[in-house]
Amino acid sequence: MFNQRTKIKELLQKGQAGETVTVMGWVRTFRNNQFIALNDGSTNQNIQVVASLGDFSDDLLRRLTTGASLKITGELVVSVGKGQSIEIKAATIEVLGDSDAEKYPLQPKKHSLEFLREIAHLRFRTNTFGSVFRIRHALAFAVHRFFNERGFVYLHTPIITASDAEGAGETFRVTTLPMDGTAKRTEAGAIDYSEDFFGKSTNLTVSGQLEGELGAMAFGEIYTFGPTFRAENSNTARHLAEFWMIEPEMAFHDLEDNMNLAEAFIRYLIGYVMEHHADDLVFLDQRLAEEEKQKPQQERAEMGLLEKLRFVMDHPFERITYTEAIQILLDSPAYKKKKFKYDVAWGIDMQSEHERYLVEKHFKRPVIVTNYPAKIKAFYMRQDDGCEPGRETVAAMDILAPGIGEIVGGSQREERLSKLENRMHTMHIPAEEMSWYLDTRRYGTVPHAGFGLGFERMVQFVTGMTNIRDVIAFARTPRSCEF
RNA sequence: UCCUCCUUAGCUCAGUUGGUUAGAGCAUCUGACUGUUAAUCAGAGGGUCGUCUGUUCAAGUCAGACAGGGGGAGCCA
Repeated sequence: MFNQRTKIKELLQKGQAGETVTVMGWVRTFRNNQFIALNDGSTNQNIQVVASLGDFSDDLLRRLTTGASLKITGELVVSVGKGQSIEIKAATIEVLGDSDAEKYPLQPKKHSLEFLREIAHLRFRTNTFGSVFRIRHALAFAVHRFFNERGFVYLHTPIITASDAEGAGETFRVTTLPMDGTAKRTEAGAIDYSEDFFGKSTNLTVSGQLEGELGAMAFGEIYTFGPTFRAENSNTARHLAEFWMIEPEMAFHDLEDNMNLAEAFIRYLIGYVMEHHADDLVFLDQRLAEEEKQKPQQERAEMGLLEKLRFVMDHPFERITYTEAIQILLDSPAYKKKKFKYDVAWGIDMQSEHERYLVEKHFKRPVIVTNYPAKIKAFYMRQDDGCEPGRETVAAMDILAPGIGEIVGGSQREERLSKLENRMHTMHIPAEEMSWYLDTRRYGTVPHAGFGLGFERMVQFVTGMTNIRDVIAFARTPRSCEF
């Protein structure tokens, strides 16, 4: 009966001296041949188990090594020592699994995040990754709660798709055709995908948005939350080849409704974690503060983690148009002193140095930039009416967060069939393959909007982890697919 | 993909103008101690210096290629 165990988190919150309890977990340290710091993953806090001198054999005590798993039964008592209020006086100790201390890679000492990345299968057992992944879980749960409270339908859009129409990036091909060059060819010499599993060329999804729109045209409000794949050769601390994305899509919403929802959503997620995982946030706040101390003064973040999260909770995001953003950059001391590597002019796709300037230097808070030039945005974004010729814009919005960059990208969608078809034509999007998408505009089209939020970037923002590989359990990046 | 830095013990790092037997802290092991908090004290074991090629009487040290990693950029979420 393993289920008789009490979780350590519960024990530390509600445990009363005098109770007999059973705990199970992994040894973090074993001090002085008497004191076991036991952790079961329910919290970063360990329970101290006292193996009183003489109560246990030397053979058993020798097996209480870092990383070993134990089942312990004993009485909860008020601690004589200073570090904890209660502890367990062990009556029985059973070693469930030994751990050779000479080989076990996690030592009772500080490890670098780079080293822990190499042993990602064991890093959950550290305080940092314990906190990060409990918070990741809480954020995922809060995503569903937020949308469920608002009547959104969770739509599972496909992982394997045939369309690459969005042009969101390079795709991973899905095929069962032989890779040895014997696949049948068409007369033109191209690989004949009619012979493939699905009878056509298919790939892993880069976005569930288009399918999401189909759902919104019936349920009103839907959201997707699933894995997304990009075969981009991106080697940065902000990109993964496999990541999770949340994409709500709402009928009867315009750009402003969209922004309001996105902002409320982000605040809700942060609030949920602050309420339910305060202890993990405090730990990560201290961890980040330690890390910041190692950096030169100039590179240090202006706010600590908790300070930043509280600030975001208390202050509305800044909202500016793309045109205003460009003007701010042109007027900035940085521009006048030629500090930017890339030039600024209306029509450019803003570089990360420009976005960082707006967010981290000028406004010092999250910024929503709207109404981008049509030329640099996707075909499905709604064309703004009454634009000056040559300055056509679309109802797009990006939310830029300090330290992360773009955390949300969204838009009001083009619901007018002829305008959408014209745009697809000029952008060379094959309308005939997208007939199913255009049907939503043919039959009962409505103004609608939606956005995508990169889940890992949100986890980064809330945990303060600077490398995206440290907020997903097993990162997939170019030339790296371990575990 | 580009720029840049790095790769020496299980981990984090020193290693002088190229020169004999490559060091430290932590971890591990052994012993001591026994209310400890990443315990403490004493001792011990542990390294083909990322790989290959070259320069040289001599390479951890110099050069090149490759591999892996960090930071930045591009692309983006």
